[in-house]
Amino acid sequence: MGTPLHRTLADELRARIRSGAIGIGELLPSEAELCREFATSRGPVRQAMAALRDEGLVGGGQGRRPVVLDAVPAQPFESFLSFTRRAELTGHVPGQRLQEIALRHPDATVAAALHLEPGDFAVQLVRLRLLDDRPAMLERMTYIEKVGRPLLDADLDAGSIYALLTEHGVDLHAARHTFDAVAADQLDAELLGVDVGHPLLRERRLTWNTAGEVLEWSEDRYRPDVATVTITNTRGGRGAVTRE
Amino acid sequence: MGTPLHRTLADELRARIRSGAIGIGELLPSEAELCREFATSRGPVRQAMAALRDEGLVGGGQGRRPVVLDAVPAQPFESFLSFTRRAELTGHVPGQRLQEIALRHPDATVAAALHLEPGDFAVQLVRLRLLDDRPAMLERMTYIEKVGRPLLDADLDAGSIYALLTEHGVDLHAARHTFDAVAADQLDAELLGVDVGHPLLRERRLTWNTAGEVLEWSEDRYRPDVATVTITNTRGGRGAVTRE
DNA sequence: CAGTGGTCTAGACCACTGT
DNA sequence: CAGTGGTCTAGACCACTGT
Repeated sequence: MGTPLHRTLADELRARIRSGAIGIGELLPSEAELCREFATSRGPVRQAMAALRDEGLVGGGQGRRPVVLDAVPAQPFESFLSFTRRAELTGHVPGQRLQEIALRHPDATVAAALHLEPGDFAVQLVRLRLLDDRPAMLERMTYIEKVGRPLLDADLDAGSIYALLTEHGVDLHAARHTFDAVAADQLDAELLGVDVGHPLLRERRLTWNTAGEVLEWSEDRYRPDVATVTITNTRGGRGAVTRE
Repeated sequence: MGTPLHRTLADELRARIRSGAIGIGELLPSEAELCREFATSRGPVRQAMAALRDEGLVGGGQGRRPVVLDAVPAQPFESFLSFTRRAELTGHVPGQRLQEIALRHPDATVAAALHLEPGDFAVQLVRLRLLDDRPAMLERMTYIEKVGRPLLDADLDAGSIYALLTEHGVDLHAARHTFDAVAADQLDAELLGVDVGHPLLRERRLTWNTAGEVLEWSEDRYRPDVATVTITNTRGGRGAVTRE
């Protein structure tokens, strides 16, 4: 069927907003006008408008014409998942040093988190992440085999795994992040350049696709004087996340 | 018109998921079945299901029956701000022991965060928060005077400050949360029941109103074996936060 | 008041999933 | 194959907004 009409409509309206053809504070066409302009019924028009409202581009409400609030859509999901992207957004230079990548049977805890059967393989890797050449975070990641396979051949010192997986068509749809604090272990201390026992911010993450299939389990440990996690949330909108 | 049908439907399905009537991993009724059960057309059913998918409660896709992914309800903003609300949502009993409340001139760092003029007063309080009667978090909060005044007369051992302020008509619109790890200081150690130097999860929070006026600065320290912070975000939806 | 978005009905065809 | 969700049409009534 090709591209759905509601997506075409949303793309067209986003383009008008981004190009400034409709400026911030100006009114968008009403739903009825859009129906006439694109010779369609209200369904696709409302679906497109809902997407723009969700992105925070458009405001308004019952009885009121929709107003352009902003020209740049938030990309909260991408920036939440990708260390590389967050660093770039905050003006820092990201870096990484792969410590290890392996295809193996993960231990019982990880296997349970990923809903693996006994005997299933997974791809596990340990990478040190840098900000402006300073050790900032140590990541221990596990991917289910079919997702992680391409990583075995990739140059993981080159860039973002999130970007790499997205290019491979992997559907990363949602993630649950749990934050707490831990004492640095021997490996943490060595690679992050702190004493054993030093407090570290720990983020454990479970990522799954649209169908609810778990794809990734990750444990990241941040050196708190170099990197923190910041979340901005509003009553109406979605959260946006950066790390500095 | 009262409550819209699609909202009633979403609430009903959320209740079935939360109560465990439909467990995690189990299938929800198909859209057609829901139409028959509630004697409605597909519009409201699809709208309700879209809300649940957006909240990350439900997965599935074209051709597949919808699956329950999670039982945690999504009240992102409220649950992000209120320890009390988060505890209730996760089935724990929240508690608190006020240590101190004062009207004073805050130190320079806090004054700067709140955009106070020299000589301005603020209301500061220190409270120990409990989960199921165990020390879980120590909060150090500072409110601008006009917001904090009502707290001086309130029973702060009774419940949620967030709820109390909301009842007073305070417009808590957005917040920025920064997470890192710190070593427990003398007061942390004493009240949370850990050794000095023990790793604690620290959350610093700045809250402002719709007009952009800063209302609150807070620093919370979590005992990591009792309480963690969990954030669930989806590509389409807003984040939802719980603490356990 | 006319115009607007919010909600809902009752259909239809399609691509995708699992058996 | 039957069942499923994704998409779309063409109507309708309502509450709300601004003039």
